[in-house]
This record gives sequence, structure tokens and C-alpha cells, in this order.
Amino acid sequence: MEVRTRFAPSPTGFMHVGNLRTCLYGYLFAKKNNGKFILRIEDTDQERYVEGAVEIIYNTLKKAGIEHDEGPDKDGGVGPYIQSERKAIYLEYAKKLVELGGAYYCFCDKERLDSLAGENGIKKYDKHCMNLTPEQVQQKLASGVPYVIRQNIPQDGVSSYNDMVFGEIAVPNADMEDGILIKSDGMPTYNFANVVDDHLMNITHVIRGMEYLSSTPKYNLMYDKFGWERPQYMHLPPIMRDATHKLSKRHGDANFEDFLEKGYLVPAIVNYIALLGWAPSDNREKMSMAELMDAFDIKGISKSGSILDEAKMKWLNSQYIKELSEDEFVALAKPFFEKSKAAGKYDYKKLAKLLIPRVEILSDIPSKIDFLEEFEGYDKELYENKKNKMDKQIAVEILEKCIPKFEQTDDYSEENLQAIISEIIEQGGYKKGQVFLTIRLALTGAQMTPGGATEMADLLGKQETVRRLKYSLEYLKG
RNA sequence: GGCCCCAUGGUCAAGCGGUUAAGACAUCACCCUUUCACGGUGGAAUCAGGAGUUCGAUUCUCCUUGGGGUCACCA
Repeated sequence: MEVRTRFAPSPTGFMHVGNLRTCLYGYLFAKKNNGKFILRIEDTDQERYVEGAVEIIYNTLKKAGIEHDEGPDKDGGVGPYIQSERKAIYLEYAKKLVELGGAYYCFCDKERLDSLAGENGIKKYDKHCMNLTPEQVQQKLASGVPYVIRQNIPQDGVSSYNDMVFGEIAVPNADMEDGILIKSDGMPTYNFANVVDDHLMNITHVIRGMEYLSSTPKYNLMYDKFGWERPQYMHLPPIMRDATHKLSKRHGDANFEDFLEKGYLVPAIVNYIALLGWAPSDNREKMSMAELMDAFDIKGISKSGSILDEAKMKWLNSQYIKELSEDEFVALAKPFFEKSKAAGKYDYKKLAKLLIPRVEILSDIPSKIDFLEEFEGYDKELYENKKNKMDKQIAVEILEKCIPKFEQTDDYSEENLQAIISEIIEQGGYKKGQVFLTIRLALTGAQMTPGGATEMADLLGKQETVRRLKYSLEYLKG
């Protein structure tokens, strides 16, 4: 039988990385098994619907490189793929379930329901409306009394199933409530819609967060009543913010979009989240989508939650950045260059060469090159360096020898600059570090720079290099 | 609170009855070096606790502890 998995988000805002990972695993599992990956929009709660959220879902999948085989925009014959457009289907099946004894009409109002609250304020429905005769039900229906349809769960026995990652899960029936299947507005709840849809859409493997682990027996009870074959289940452990908190929209940058804005590369984000809660048998860490697809295996899924470690995520991202060509880097980093004080004033490609090994995420860029525009009035004590046996006096001496040579040549290539500096070192009997440090500081006024003396000179260009050398000489003397 | 689930270094994690308990990130030291990086080498650091089972438990069972989930006309 063909493997069919689905990703069924509700359009309530940005795409959380936990959701993205669930989506990814569903995709990887389907593709690994030459199956189909279906996208379904679960919008049965009109109150939580957020305008534009569906677009975010499409965009995120597209950017992440996850391509669904069927969905609202790709009919595969089992649509519609948007739950709000399937309203009539759910009601039809709910009525059928009533006939089969798996569900019943309930007319209890909020007041009565509230009166059911027990010791901990926890209320469990008491099957009150189960006692209604068919005639009473018909009469209430006919007179327009608002109703819901509830699942009829046996009061004794134990329901169990075998989860692909957690193994045997057994829950006493008495602990499950007769949940609402059809709301009073006629819409189904998730509990019912997911069962009907997964069956009608021929989903073979249900992959979702483990918050459903203990409610799955309820769903299985419905499959059984309908006489449908139960799907395989793969519940996933949560992605945590820290040891005791799940990643949430309220805290930090848990959205895919936020990581993009911080300058993470898409393949790095996908790679990293794939590794949260799963590891390939050979423990590789840097993997492309194609490699993930090939290596994905349920055996590697862990049962406990994993904390998202941004330090490691940054490291992974830096690995991807190092593989970029200078042109690719410039293209991706453009928005970040523009945010810098040095925006538009330097050759981005030259900067790219210096930045590639030094940047972990693209948003590191501005802070690394802002010094280019914050030059005058730097701290003179930078020249006092014990390790290189340096002081301001020597710097003055070196600068006086350097300036004429830097003025004379028009060749600011690495080789020529090296040659000029070597000459100064040789003639003056200096230590290498003394000269290089002096020039670099005279050019940048910064303790740390994304490159050495010659690279900075090349970057600044002859005119600016000479100007800065002269400025620094006077600055040191004065 | 009931029910369900989980538990290897700071973090991600290999392990699946006998191992010097991998690897990666982070961290520390050193090397490389014209700063900072990159890179290289090395170090420190983990089986939550307690009972069993077994010749032998990180691994199997139970209990304790800790944590997560769930108990909506939300998904």
C-alpha cells in the first residue's frame, strides 16, 4: 500500500519551528517510502483564524523546500483539503456514527455543564443526554434546540495501540471524556475532523506532536466503530526552549521567519531542526534535504524532548556559510550589508571574502564592519602591545616610513602590499607584528577587524588608506 | 489531582546485558598566525536515586524523584 502522510496545520499565525519539524518528518517519511505528502488546512475554529496565515504556510513550505503532492492548490482526488469546506461531510459521518452507537446528540447548556465541575474544577461529562429516547431527541431537534454531537466512549475497559516511536500506549476508557465531535455551530472539532479526513484521504501514517499521544485511543475507538482501518501513528517529542518550557510563540524567536531575519540560511535551519529529536544511524550532522530524505528512519527518533540550542544552530549555519561563493554570499547578505554603517561604501565582494570565515549568521555582519565608518578618535592605547613589543613611539616611526611608500604605489594587491611591508620590516629591523599591527590599527582604529593590514588597505583603497595613515600619524603625535 | 509519556556530560546525542560509555556544539589549554576568525592538537565533563533479575547492568523489571503532556463547543 502506498504510504501517505499529511501535514495539517491550523492557520493561526506564523509557522512555529515545532510545526515545521513535524511537517518535515512527515515529508521525509513519505518521500523515503516513495509515498505521498498531503497538505490539509485545519480551519474549523473560525475564532482563531488569522488572515494571511494560509499564505504563510504555503510560503514556509516552499522556502523550506518541502513540496506537497496534494493540497488545496493541488487536487489529488480526495479534496477539498480545507476543512471548513468539508463541513457537510463531517455532519454526515457524525450522524452515521450516532446510528452506529458511537456518538449521541447532546442538548446540555453551558450552565448544566458548569455544574458538573468536580474537586479540581475538572468536569467530565456525565452522559446525561445518552438517556434521551429517540423521540425526545427528534422533538428537540425539530424545535430547534441547540445541540452538539458527542462521542460515546465505553465506561470500562482499556484502549490501546502501538505507536511507532513510543510503543504500546494503553489508556483506561473511564479516563476519557465523551468529547464533542460536532460543535453547536455545525463545525467539527479537531477530534472528529482529523479522524474523518485521515480516513477519507487514505492517510496511512499519522505524524504529529505527542500532545495527542494519550487522546489517540479515542480516535481509534471511532475508527473501530466505523469499521475503518486504523492508521499507524508516529508521535513526536516536543522541542523545548529550556528544560521545562516548550518552545512557544510567546517567547523568543521560534518562528521560521524569525530565523530567516536573523540571517540563518534555509538549508541550515532545515538541517538543524531535523536533528532536534532525530539522529541518523551514522550520526552525520550536516545534511542536505536529499541526504535527510535518504537517511530518515523512525529508529532515530527520540522519545524525550530536545532543547533548541541556538549556539549549535549558529555553528551549523556557519558551516553552510563557509561553503558559499563570494557572489552567493553577497546576494544573501545584501540586506545585512545595507543595515551597516558602511553600507554602499565598500566593495561587498571584497568584504565577503573577509566575512565568510568570520560570520556565523548573517546578522553578525553590521557589527563586524561598522568600524569602517567609526574611525576618527580611536583609542591610542591600542598601539601599546606587549606581545609584539609595541608602543606609540615605534608606531610613529613606522608610519613615517610607510606613508611615502603607500603613496607611491598604485598596486594595492596583496602581493605588492606584502612586498612593501617586508621591505620596511627588513630595512628598519622591526618585528613583523610591529609593522602589521601598526598599519592595521592606523587604518582601522579597531582592536578586532575582519582581516589584517594588507586586506584592510585593499578594502579601503589607496586614497582612503593614505588619508587614514596620515591621520593616524598626526593623531599619534598630537 | 487522575491518566499518558519521558530520563546518558551545560546542550544535541550514539549505545540496545560484558565498551577505556562514541561523536558534535559550547567550554578550557596549546599550536598556527599581521588583530579577530578559520584550521589543528589535547583536556575537563554524562548513565537522576533506590531496590530487584542476572555470573554481570547505562541497557531488563519495580519503586522514588524530577520533567513534559492531557483532562475545552483549541488544534
